[in-house]
Amino acid sequence: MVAPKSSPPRHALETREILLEAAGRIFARKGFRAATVRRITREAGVNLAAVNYHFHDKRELYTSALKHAHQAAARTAAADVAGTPEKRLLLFIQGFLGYLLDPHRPAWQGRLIAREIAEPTRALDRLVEESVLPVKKRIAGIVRDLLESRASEARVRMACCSIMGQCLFYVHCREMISRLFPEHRHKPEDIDVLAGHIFSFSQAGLAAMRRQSVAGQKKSASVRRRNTKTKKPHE
Amino acid sequence: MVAPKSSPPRHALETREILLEAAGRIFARKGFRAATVRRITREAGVNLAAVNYHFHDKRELYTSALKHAHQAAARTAAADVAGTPEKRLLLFIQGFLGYLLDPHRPAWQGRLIAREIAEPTRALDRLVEESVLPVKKRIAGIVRDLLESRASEARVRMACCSIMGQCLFYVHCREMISRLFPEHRHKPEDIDVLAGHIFSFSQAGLAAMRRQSVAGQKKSASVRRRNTKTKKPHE
DNA sequence: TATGTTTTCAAACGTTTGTTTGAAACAGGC
DNA sequence: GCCTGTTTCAAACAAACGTTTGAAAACATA
Repeated sequence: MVAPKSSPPRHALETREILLEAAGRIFARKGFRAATVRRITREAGVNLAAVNYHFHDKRELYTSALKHAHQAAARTAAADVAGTPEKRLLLFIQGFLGYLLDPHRPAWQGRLIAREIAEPTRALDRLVEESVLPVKKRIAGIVRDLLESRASEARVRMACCSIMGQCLFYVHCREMISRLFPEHRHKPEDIDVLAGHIFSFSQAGLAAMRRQSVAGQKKSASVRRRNTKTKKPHE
Repeated sequence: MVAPKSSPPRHALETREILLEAAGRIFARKGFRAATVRRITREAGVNLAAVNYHFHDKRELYTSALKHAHQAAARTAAADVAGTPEKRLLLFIQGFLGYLLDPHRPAWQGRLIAREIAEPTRALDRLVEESVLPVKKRIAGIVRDLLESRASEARVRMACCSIMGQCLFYVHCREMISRLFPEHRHKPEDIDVLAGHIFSFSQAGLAAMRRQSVAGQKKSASVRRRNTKTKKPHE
């Protein structure tokens, strides 16, 4: 019942981290509800009561594992803010996809986060605020640069969703993909091919939006007045 | 224990369908594990044991609700195979997005299917075979037409994933989207705007792939011989 | 009305769940 | 050695779960 107070000995730290690792792995595979603390502790090789000693309860074990995962993931995802917008877009997609799919890293980290996004618990708010919001700001900045600031916030939003949606599809729908396309595999070299595809696909999509935006401005300057609405800075 | 044999009276049919409706709603909201039969029967206004009378157990209630949902959804999704590929792509995206998001239909149907895709149970195989595979064949045909048969199967697959990924993003990540973009709403008219965006974005992406394919063929005709591999009919 | 079948119902069943408990094992300072 | 605080452990707890049961109710066909 008593929480660890001062500097805990080495053993305590070990079981705590072993528990976090196993918990993340199993929560990612089964979800919060279907994962049992008995299964987690058995797989971690620690006693059942360790969950309630090191964390208060199952819920806090989950939120800790989630935090652990997205901190570890954030550490690897470097944010390159230099270079042309095209280069930054490619780097973003490569990093985002790798962070979600790269089997070199513990695969459960990206899956755990993706699962929390698809099936939110109370922990989603903190996850969004600490981890997703910076990513969104980064991709929104790149998109804004590529659209040359001509587009409304709504169009920037839709473009961001198109890019992130293409990446997250491979995580959320992985089981369906393996049934629809049995030949599809998630090898590291395939991730690069995938990132290259999503990059050029999105680059072309953004270029089309830019052209549309220019054409729309020309048209609306004389005829419509609704476009002034789409230009609101924070719509 | 005895299953209903001959034509069941009116009341029986009613409770069965009421149960299916409530089950679909709650399974879609909570997932298979977190949804309890007590909650479902309470919300349906029927007795607890009705689940085991009309369906054998919770699992079959789930698979029945899933089947019920994607049959109802498939009925509304008409397959237009006429017109130009561009027209068919727009119709596909509008239909797919509406089928997933349109709040005029019971919203839980699309969500239940999306959830099963993201977090599969044993029922996924039948769902894929009966419901997703036809959709995949349809979009793959459209993509093939738009790429003018120049691209390998791997490129067709990636293009399909890009299009479906953009659509499914709004279902799987709806909770995150509402936190990232508080101004985003799912009104019926917004779905049309969204479909229009995904259409032109994808159209441009496909056009770029077509150009790449042409450029790649020119280059590879003299240098590489690996492209003959990517042309296999069923790779 | 009488009879056989189908459907509902309250109650209980056996598991599994997350959580708690109190004692044992371990560590470091004296 | 002893003492103090920390960590582990086997065992048990209460609550919630899916499922079963046997009788009552509703219904259909005579």
